[in-house]
Amino acid sequence: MKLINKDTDCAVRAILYIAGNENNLVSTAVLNSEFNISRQFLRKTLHVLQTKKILKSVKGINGGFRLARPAGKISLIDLVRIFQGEVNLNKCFFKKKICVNVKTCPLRREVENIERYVVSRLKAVTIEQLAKKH
Amino acid sequence: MKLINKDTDCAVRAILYIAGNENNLVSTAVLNSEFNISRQFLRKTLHVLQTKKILKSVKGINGGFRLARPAGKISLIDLVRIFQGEVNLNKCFFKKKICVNVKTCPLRREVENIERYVVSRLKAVTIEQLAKKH
DNA sequence: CTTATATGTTACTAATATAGTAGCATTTGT
DNA sequence: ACAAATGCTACTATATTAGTAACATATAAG
Ligand code: FES
Ligand code: FES
Repeated sequence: MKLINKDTDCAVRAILYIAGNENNLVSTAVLNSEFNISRQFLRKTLHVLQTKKILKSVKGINGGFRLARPAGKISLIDLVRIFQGEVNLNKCFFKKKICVNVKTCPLRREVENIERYVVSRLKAVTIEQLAKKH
Repeated sequence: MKLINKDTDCAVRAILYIAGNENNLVSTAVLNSEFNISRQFLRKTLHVLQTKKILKSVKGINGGFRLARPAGKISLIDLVRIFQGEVNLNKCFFKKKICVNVKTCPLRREVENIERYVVSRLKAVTIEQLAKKH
């Protein structure tokens, strides 16, 4: 069971690096030399981040990426939602109607409690904070 | 992102039903008529529960399953571990060495906090408690 | 003792999610 | 014109989860 998949993981680390180089554009080539992630994988991830307006990109030679908004305004929950979808730990309750009677499902309340906690924690952590702890 | 997969879900509901019929053996046929889960799927799930000593089985006509231990001694974490493996929300840290430097991984502490909470919650909830709330 | 009915066991297929790659188009500084 | 960067999309591969099938074995009932 994973909370963070590789897309999200890759995104966090790339964004942290970019946040630490505010004055320069950061290219996938640089990130590739920095982390042990293939260039293609980085490109895929960063491209998504750009379409989701987490990053801004500049094309052409000397191009690269920079943050589209302050590091304090990017939280883990944003990235998890982009790459892994909405946090629905209680997915089983609804998807394909596994449970006949959702209302009587005994697991439901418990799982929803856990879900609320996870989301609140992921919301609370921003890139800015992670950068400080780094 | 799911916390509970269908095996676990099926197990919880079956065990709850079995716990509510302490005096009788419960067969997959009965559970199948009770829940909207195929007989084959139930068999697979219950068989695992039997090998893991959560249930005891009796073969032959009029056979079926009963709890192998008190409902208060079966918690959600047991079932999650059986069907979904150990809770390692921070799996990404180690599996196939995604991170080059685990020690400097900024996500690690946050995810581990969340993981501890989830495990403690899953440990706290027993079948006995779920049965009461039912 | 035969039979119906239950689980034991294993192997298999199908569907879905995640991970990873490839290739061409477009932009831009030199 | 060219090199080097992203834009974009389609594709393959792998792992996980979901679901099915078939045969072996045990047991109570007639
Ligand atoms: S629907 Fe999954 S536990 Fe009820
Ligand atoms: S290894 Fe996954 S966040 Fe560092």
